[in-house]
Amino acid sequence: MQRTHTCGELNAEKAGERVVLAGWVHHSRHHGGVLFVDLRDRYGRTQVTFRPESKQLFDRAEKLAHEDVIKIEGTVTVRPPEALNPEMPTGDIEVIAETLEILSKAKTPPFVIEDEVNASEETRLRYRYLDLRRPEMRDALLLRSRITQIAREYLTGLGFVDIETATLVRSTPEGARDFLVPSRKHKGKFYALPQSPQIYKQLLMIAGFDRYFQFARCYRDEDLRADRQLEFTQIDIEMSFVDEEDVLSMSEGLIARLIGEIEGVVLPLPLPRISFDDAILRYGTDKPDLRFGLEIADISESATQSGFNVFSSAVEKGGAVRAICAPGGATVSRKEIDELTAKAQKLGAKGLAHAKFENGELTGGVSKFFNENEKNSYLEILKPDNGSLILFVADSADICARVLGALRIELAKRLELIDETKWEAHFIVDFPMFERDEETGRLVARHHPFTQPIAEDIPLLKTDPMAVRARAYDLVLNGEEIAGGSIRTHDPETLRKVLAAVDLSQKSINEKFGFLIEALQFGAPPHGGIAFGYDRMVMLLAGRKSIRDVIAFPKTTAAQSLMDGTPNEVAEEQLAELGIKIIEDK
RNA sequence: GGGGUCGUGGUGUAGCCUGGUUUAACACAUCGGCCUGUCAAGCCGAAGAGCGCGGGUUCAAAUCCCGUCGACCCCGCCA
Repeated sequence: MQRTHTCGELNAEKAGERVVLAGWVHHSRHHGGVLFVDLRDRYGRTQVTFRPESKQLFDRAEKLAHEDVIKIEGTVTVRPPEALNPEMPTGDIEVIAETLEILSKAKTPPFVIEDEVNASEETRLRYRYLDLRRPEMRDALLLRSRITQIAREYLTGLGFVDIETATLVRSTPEGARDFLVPSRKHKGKFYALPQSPQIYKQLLMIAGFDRYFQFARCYRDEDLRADRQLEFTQIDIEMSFVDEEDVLSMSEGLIARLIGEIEGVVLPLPLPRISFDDAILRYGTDKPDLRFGLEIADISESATQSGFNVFSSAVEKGGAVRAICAPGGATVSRKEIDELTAKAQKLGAKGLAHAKFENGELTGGVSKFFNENEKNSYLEILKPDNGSLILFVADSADICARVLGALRIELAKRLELIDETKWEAHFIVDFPMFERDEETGRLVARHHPFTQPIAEDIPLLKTDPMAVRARAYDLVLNGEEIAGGSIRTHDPETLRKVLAAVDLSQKSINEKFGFLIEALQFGAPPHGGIAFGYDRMVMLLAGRKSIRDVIAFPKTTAAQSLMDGTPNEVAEEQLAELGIKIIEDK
């Protein structure tokens, strides 16, 4: 080894030892007669001191610049009492340098390697390898590695087998856009990168592996967000001879273990379960953040006789009137209410009604339209505290949910109702099996078509598919969906029925999923599983706002890598070999 | 596909709304000098951008308008 110690491990106990350290020049402080260099590596920082006794050594040390990579040999020395630095783990000592070797000169970096971000994300992404030197970024990746290790230990401890599945797979029409990989040997044909190893893990159950997991890289060619990248990692898990209880208890055990070990917080188990319908009604979303209240209340019934036309007519048309009541919100200004209204309208509401509850009565906003009866009834349902702001949406049930769900989060942020130190996890269960694709009007599987419908709903597949519930579940942590899964259909006939319900002909079923249906006929155990959105989970545990911060080399929201210029054009010969011709945009 | 915020020395920002005394300011980094106990060292000094790119309006554009490119946030999309 070129070094005897890292830059994070020396302390007063090592005083007097001769050591060799190597690392990056973090800072240097020149005092004329004495020169301090903070040497940095991924373990920490150590102060290296150059003294003027050796003129030649000192002269060379003077020329060191930020981020030069050097190796020094020297003696660990306890610092003079007035020079101790209690802020640093190595602050009791310094290494008095005797030799200096410059292993690599560094150009002046485009930004200073400090925790305080003083560069735009654009610049940081352009020089990602420099950004990753920053302790904050380094720690995020170290944490990610630790979480991987804990999850692996947990799962292998429960008898799960780690199996890698193919990443050049068959393209299927369902779901997200596929990334395609052209085949050289079969011109005109393509592999797809997996959106998830879903079918493969089911085949592994049929193969008898019983308990499988994999840290699986998944690829979806869709638009990016703070919590979405083109490629991301799932902890993919599947189990045989299980029902919901087995999968959910394994899952909550994993998340509780992680939060326990990483955050030192005990997550009480079992986790609460909320039905999909209930979540939509009370929180306007299927991934509610329950670190705060602000529950949505349905006041449709009392609004039928409303003196406010907008309310009564919404209910008449088959819609709903719902409200949230924000304690302390009466201080919200006119301008802020206008902003909330704009947000509501962007999400599809025609408007946003409000009122305040002060000194025992509803005042302001639309309250003047309400008759006594409805006022009393609203107060009974909403039970507002003095000084509350009440926001009403009267529209279709869907829009009420979507708008109030968004406003609920917005209000919680504005009124600072979210306790950032809290960890709140729960399951959402009883999902509907299908939903309507709004563009095509087609029925599509909400989770995926391999999900088993609840047994008693199977007869409805033909008659009323929208009423069919699925044996699916999501795990929500602090308002982020971090895992989702289901009990799968292991009976080929039921799978055919589900596929038929999503408008697939027998011919295309055979063509696209024939191999799976065939496999199910060779003795398929009942099975189910779940997949954790690993990047999101790490993001939450690292306290970050974007998964880019926990991925070493992420893409921008325009799906590019600023560092290496991905994606890039390729040579004509490469295309020719693959039988591909580029059609230029007009 | 749509909406929004932003783009000014190497880096981060101010200036832009209300065009012209701005020779484009400040901080960090860089370079030079002083300094033997600092740790975001300090002090003195210097160099460094013509304002993402293209077009337009105007006597005059970093400032106003249009287009375009890029970063970020959101809606759609993400079984």
